[in-house]
Amino acid sequence: MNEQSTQLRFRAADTLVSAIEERIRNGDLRAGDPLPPEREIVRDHGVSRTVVREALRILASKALITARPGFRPVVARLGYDAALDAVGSVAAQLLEQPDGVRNLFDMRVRIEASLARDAAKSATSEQIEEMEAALEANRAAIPDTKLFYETDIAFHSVLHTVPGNPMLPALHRAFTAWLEPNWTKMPRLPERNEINYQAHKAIFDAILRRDPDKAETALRDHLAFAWNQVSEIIEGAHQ
Amino acid sequence: MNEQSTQLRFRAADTLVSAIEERIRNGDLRAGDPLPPEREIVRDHGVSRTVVREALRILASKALITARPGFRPVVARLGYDAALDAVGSVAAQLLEQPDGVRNLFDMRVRIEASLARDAAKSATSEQIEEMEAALEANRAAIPDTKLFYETDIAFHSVLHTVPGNPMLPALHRAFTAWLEPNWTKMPRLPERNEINYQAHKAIFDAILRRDPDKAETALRDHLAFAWNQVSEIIEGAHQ
DNA sequence: CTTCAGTTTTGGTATGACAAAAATGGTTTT
DNA sequence: AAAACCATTTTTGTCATACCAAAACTGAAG
Repeated sequence: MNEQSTQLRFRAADTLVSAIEERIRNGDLRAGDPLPPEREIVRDHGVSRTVVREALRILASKALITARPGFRPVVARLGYDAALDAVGSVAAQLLEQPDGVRNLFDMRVRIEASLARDAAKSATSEQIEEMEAALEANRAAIPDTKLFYETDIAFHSVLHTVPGNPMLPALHRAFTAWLEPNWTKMPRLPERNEINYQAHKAIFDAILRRDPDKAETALRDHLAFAWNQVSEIIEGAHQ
Repeated sequence: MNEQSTQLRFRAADTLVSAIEERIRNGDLRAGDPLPPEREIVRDHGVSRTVVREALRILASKALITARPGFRPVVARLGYDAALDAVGSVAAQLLEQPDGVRNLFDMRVRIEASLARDAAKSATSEQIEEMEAALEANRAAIPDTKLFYETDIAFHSVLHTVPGNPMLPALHRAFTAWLEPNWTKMPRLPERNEINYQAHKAIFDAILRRDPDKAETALRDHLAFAWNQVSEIIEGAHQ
């Protein structure tokens, strides 16, 4: 019963990972199901618990299972948010590279520019109402810096719902989470809030007027302005 | 020396992961360096080897270290490609969700549309020459289906180099890798290659003429056409 | 039916062991 | 002296066993 065929080409944990991945993919284990106890996996696969635990850690960091310490791991309901969460730590490293933040921000601008276009072209009246509400909330929050930040994000997030691609809201959440440390370093005064609100309003107006070019331009200007403010702060991020 | 403070809020492996992440981030461990032997980590952190091994597996699947079986793990040179590699397995799962491929393709269209715009607005003459060369290679490959696929990708990849954001080429490689299984299922005949080449040419011409709108439109048309072909195939992807 | 104490299970960790491969260092050969 | 070779020491991959504490389960009591 003791194989002990150590040190071959593959790691036992990796093959176990594949086995469990397969069981998840073919529906043998469905989202929400708890995995079998570690000792049972040990019996079923003829490996040691060490190997099982390593496999579980790998599956967890792949976001295929969620494993709270002390609890039975469960098959994760794999959504775009969970996926992006799993990437979080890698993203954090990347952002510390030279120009990491700038590059990520550039990606964000590209996405949102296309969203502004889309919104101007094809937002439903319902979506436009949502945007209007978000905009109004944003206006009301001008004096309250913290609240303004939140309504700011909320306004942008409405844009991400327009095309109906669920990746977009998830990506937006991820972007804001990753960029948040840099953003909050920025001094945010009511005057600046006013400027940003006006920018939001300009974007909204262009969308309302169904002018894609104007919408995109307004959004790019808005983000460029924001970037200028943030980039000054980031200069201090050299070791 | 035996702590055995089992079952608290944290997993020892996770805190070890953080500790090593920190040593990597602050430069104590630099890219290419081998990690200390497991036993040394055991001594230094006062944990068991079980914990150390779990931590190493986690770090590996986060792409912070590369760990070939049997060899000492080394600190990974973290680039955008490696990062996206780490996401690969998660992405694969996501693509199996309903509309996963469509959603990812939509993201790609958004990015590339903005790239076509950028290229038309600000591609250097050198970059335009590169595009022209890629286009010519693409034309020459029309009869050779396999080669056409490669030159097709190469043409698009030139677009991704224009803004100078290193995330873009990496993302393009990731996209093509993720979408490749679906793409290659498509029957690719020389006639279709001809159509696609003409589409590439239209994009290039618009860029040459410095017409961002036309460039974006041409690119969107091109990708929409490609999507139509692929989407028929994907219908069969129900269980 | 709910509540709560008692029991069993299970996860988290430690320790010790061993085979096989890798790293090391010295020695011989070219 | 450089290259090839071999013996020794590390080191990794894996297994087995053990223990604690928290979770899950069980059944009696209210």
